[in-house]
Amino acid sequence: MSAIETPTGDELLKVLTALGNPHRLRIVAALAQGRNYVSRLAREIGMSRPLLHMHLQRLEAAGLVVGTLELSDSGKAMKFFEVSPFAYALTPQIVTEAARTLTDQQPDEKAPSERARNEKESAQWTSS
Amino acid sequence: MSAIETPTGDELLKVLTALGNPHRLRIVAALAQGRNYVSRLAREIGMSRPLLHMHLQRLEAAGLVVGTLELSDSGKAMKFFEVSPFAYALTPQIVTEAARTLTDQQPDEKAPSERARNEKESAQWTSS
DNA sequence: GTCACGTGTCAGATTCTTCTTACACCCCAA
DNA sequence: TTGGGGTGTAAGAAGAATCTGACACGTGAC
Repeated sequence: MSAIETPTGDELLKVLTALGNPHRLRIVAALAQGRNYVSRLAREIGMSRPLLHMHLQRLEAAGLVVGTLELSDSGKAMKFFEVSPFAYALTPQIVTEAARTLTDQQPDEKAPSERARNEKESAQWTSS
Repeated sequence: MSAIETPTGDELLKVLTALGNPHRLRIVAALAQGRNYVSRLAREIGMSRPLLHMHLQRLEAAGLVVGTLELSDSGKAMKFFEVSPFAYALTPQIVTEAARTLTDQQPDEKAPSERARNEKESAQWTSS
């Protein structure tokens, strides 16, 4: 078995810092229950909208959630977010692998090839 | 299969913040190659000893490394560190599970029952 | 004694993250 | 035109994390 490619050091680091925050864990958890738009989600989890906006940015930059700006039937622009089906494993080996490709400077943009990979990975991760 | 219990929210959060740092990723990677004592490790990865000390504290608090103070044959007290065989999975489901048990306040000490669990988990994680 | 090498810790500077507040824009309905 | 609800973002305060430099202690070898 095992078809999960080991992530890039920078990629893994971004995921870890993105998930290493109680608010963002809750946000991911909330979005895992179903897509939602920013203002509503902010009300539901009791957080100021600009703050939630910032956290969502971080999560999206790490490839953990995806946002799409949609026009509601009543003409309002609403930004919906949903979790992308990510799957990462954390073991000493994988950390060792990843640390090899760590570029001490922080990358600005994320390669847009990431989502496709996540889709494939998530299949075998239907954990109990 | 699957015997990996879902971690506590606080536990997972501690692991994520501990690993969410380039230096600490490298430290874990270095220790995965073999145990080492603080001063030597500091020289090898080019980091000031007090700083390394701090990072090791964080990693140990998260249960990712274990340190033991040993007396060398020449009488010097040396603190050896090694990685504990941790194994965590990161998926939306697991995050959702964990977020349920998040106690917004940060816990001070870690339950000492953690190591035993890690030992058992790591068996099935011989990845790639 | 002095030096080399190990341990630990503290104070303070610096930098990063987080959070609030306030602003600007858009569209529809009353 | 005013109000409600959506969007985004920027400035600055507050707090947390990071890092350096200096100190203190212990032991064995010269």
